Amino acid sequence: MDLRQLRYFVGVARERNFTRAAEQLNIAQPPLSRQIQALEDELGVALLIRNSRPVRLTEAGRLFYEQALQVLGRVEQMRAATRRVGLNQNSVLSIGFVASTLYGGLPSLVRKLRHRTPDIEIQVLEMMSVQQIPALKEGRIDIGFGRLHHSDSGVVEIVLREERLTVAIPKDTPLAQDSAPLPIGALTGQKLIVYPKEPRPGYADQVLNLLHGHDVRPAEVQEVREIQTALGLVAAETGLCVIPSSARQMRSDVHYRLLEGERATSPVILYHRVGDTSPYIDLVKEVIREMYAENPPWLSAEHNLPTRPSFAE
Amino acid sequence: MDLRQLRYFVGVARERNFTRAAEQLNIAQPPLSRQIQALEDELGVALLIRNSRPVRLTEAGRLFYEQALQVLGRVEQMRAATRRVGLNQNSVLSIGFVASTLYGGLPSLVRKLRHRTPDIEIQVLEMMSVQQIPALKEGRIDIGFGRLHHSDSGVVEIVLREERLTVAIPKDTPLAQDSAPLPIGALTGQKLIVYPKEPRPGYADQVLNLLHGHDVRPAEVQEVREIQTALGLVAAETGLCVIPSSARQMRSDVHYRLLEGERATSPVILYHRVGDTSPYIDLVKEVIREMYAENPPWLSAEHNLPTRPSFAE
DNA sequence: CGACATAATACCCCTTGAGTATAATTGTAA
DNA sequence: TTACAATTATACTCAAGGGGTATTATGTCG
Repeated sequence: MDLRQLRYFVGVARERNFTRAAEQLNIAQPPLSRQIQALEDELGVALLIRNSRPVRLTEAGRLFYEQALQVLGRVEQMRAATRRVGLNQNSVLSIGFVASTLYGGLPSLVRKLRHRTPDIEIQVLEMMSVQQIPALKEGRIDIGFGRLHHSDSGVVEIVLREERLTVAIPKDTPLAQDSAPLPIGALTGQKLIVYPKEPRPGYADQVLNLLHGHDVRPAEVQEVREIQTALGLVAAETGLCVIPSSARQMRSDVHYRLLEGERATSPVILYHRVGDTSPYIDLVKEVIREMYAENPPWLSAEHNLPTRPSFAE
Repeated sequence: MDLRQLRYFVGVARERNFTRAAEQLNIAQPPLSRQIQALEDELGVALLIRNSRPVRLTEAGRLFYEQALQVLGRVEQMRAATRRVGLNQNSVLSIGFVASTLYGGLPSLVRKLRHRTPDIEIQVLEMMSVQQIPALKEGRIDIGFGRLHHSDSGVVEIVLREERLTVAIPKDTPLAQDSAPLPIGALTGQKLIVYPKEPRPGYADQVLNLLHGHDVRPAEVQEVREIQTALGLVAAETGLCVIPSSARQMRSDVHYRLLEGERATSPVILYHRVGDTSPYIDLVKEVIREMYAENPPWLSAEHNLPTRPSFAE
């Protein structure tokens, strides 16, 4: 498959007519027909219904059309962004983040950064905490927002906040009768669902370690790939799940209770390379400091321990 | 630009070595060098620093590398999804939505649909309300979630809920002293920011019409492209902005007050083609009915009029 | 500085995309 | 139903360009 084939197919799908599409694409009609055939051959799927005038799209073709439009748009953006960066010699700030920070301050941070530094290109990449460390060292990202402590001497970590943990409980079960914080001990003998299954060690192990440290043994532990699935299983009464408090808003058909206990928190951590002299690292810290001073909703005392980033004193 | 060039570049960027990359790509080293040169020529930007061993990426190259990875991944997904749909003869449910529904029930709806119908492919496309009507008629989408009433006889509309409107007010201004609902009349003589600038008519006109209907004349109206910008300007004390209540959570550094008044609401509307016999239309309604019965947080009485979708009685 | 690793260049081949002419198919109107 | 207009597929040819081999140029490290 080839971008040319995508462009050709989009032309035909839009015009619903090979001849006119060929004119717009500045080629003759036969090569256009052949390219579309080649595309269909490669996919092993018919995209167009030709024994009909005007030509119609199959279900697969309809799907392929919308996606092709998106891919072509993406390629255009990529070309433009690369030109901008290359020609103006301005630089790129690449930020890795774990999904859960999307429910906290990340979107707002990125918006503020873009606003404050129109001269640099900001790129955000979703990746798990453990993947962020090698990504930083290889230069694939410059800043990371994750949830795991690490021990790599090449990467600095700064704990931004300690978010309290919450237990998701199926409605209409005994534990869901109360809304008060739940002692960790109450999880003994319960079925537990943890995520993510990969990569390990990850947030799942943080939770399991916390329980182990309190001598709590769940009856059964089921691992799933992502939080959505985990909460789905909770709703289906398959078990309980421990989540960062900010993830409460993801589902409303389960019951939530804060987890009560010494270290029943999950940190949000900023990573960057040691000795990274880029002024943007400081800018990021500066903006974070401002944001924390505004006391945003995701920093509510109810769902966070009263700590502040070390640089925000 | 060509997918092959992207694959080649990704190979080189990953290996940081032309020779090894060429081996992995199953071609000889010289053609690889040439393709990368062609790519750089077309972009007019150097992606690699060659007078260094191992080869390093330029800033532009670093950006291009991450984006190329994403594009290639996207293409792979597209190929797989198209094959699935084409070979299994199963169909595609294509859903258009306005951005604001992302803060309501849309993510949950899509998740539930995917779960309930693993046999169909669900595609979601962000598009403005007015674009959804032609998209429905052309078959580009099957279901739309928008905020505007329309008068096209080929498209059915079902009002799902009437969301109350909220005024975003700069902090530390007189109107921000109180948190009680604000009468529409209070907007007289205020500077107003509306969005989106395009396409018209749109949500901006809904707001302006509402004010006009109450004989309220703002001092000045500034149009911006999207809500993020609008709220940014509010925070910068440029004026006030009327938003659907669910959008409150987007920014915490402005003050919010509900708008009080007869028709101070914005509907969330489900569109579909008249006479669409697909069973999935009914399934969507069924799932929506269930979701509304669960009383999710975005349906709180505070931010919605006490209406229910006509099919959910 | 010299040996080695590695990228660029020169040159050739042949795959493959594009053009022209024409056949086949579909839709429509008499 | 048939004939015609519109439109897509096929056959054949040409040539651009992607890829291979041999060789040169450049950078790295002992």
